[in-house]
Amino acid sequence: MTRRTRGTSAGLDRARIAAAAVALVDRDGLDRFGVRRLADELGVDPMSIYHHLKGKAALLDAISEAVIAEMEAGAEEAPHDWEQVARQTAHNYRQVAYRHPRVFPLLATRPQNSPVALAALEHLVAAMRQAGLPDRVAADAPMALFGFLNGYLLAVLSGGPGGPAIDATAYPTMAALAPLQADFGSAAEFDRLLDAVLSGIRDQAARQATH
Amino acid sequence: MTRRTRGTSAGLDRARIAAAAVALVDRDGLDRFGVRRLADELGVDPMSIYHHLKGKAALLDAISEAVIAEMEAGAEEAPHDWEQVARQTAHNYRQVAYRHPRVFPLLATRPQNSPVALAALEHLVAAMRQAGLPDRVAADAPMALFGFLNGYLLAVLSGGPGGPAIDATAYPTMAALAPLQADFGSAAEFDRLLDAVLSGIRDQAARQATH
DNA sequence: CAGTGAAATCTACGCCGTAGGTTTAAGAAG
DNA sequence: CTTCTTAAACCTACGGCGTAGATTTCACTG
Repeated sequence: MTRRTRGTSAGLDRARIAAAAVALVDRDGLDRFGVRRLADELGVDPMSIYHHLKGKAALLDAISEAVIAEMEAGAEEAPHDWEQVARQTAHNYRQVAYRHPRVFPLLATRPQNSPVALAALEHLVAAMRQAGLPDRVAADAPMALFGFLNGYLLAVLSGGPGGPAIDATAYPTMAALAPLQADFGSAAEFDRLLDAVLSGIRDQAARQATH
Repeated sequence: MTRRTRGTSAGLDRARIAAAAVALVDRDGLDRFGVRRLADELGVDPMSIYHHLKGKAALLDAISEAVIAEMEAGAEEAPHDWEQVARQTAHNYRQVAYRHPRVFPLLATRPQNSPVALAALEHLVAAMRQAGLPDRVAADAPMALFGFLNGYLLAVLSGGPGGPAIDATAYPTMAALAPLQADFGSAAEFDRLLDAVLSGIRDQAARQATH
């Protein structure tokens, strides 16, 4: 199990590397992730990776893309109600996030240009348009929805249950409401907040339809 | 301008270090930020910094805290309408984000436990409660609002105008709506999306009040 | 004027990303 | 069957990083 010989194939390719990278980040976290550790995991020289992905940034893109691609599996086909589409997409996204909590900051931080991501957006926006929502609203909705999803999931996944219990005398209202945050990160909380965002979008549609 | 002598004070303290760090990230970006570069900037040995902030993580916390603290300046006093409070807070937050676009990922990524951040939340939640909103809604609102703010601003600030114009044949609806995204990142867009989120919260309040 | 403690520097270690060069094996051309 | 080409992998080396630990110096305090 020492070293590989020089000219022999190690069976590396983008997909295999990305999969190993995702597993590594899942296990050790983003901070500890690096080209050398990944190479170790693959039983390969660090520089070999550079023949398939040039640079660490490309590696991070590949990780993000691979994780996003997992959404495809759970994608139901052709429900025409735009709210159903939005809810479905949101839940798929949340599930992926919970499956890879330590990868998620990458998703929220880096622009998503992969086909899978764009297809999801296209699907959502198409459903909204077909439902007769104003173009302005359909155009805005993805930013509103994924803005919320990214920010919320970031907070839930990175924050854990939260820091050191809030100071009741300095922040009385927050302290009083603390018990209500017992379900922090739960599916129920997610559904409530998602409902709020979606009804906000519905509202905009109603308001802009009258003019 | 060579080296300092060993025992003499360099006038370092948390605040001075944090200020220099913010300036450095503003200038060079998060990737290029590091203890050694910061020390150079301060005309000081790298290890000197460790007497005031132990470790790079603490340094990043200090940066985040210092930037958040800028919100205080713009905080208007005691408007009692919760929506005004929410809007005011959101706009202050946005302005800070635009003033320090390269720092912002830190704000969105790290838990905010600083007094300034907690005070802003307390202020908002108190206004909602005083307006008679259900506790459930008041407790949920910060997550909904700041989730959206973090995710949206992250996308706007990191993404720039966006990648390489979308493929019109693969994603026809997105392409059709592209012209409407001309104001990407504008104050107008921000106001529209913020309106949506706030009316979503209002909606939840109405729905839960009737029970 | 000795003693103490804090603030700063110095040294050194192990790790990182990656540029550039070298080796090998496999497939194409003759 | 030989030679050429090429791609995949490895090796070496460099500069930079975060930080543990030891050391120096100054400002106070008694």
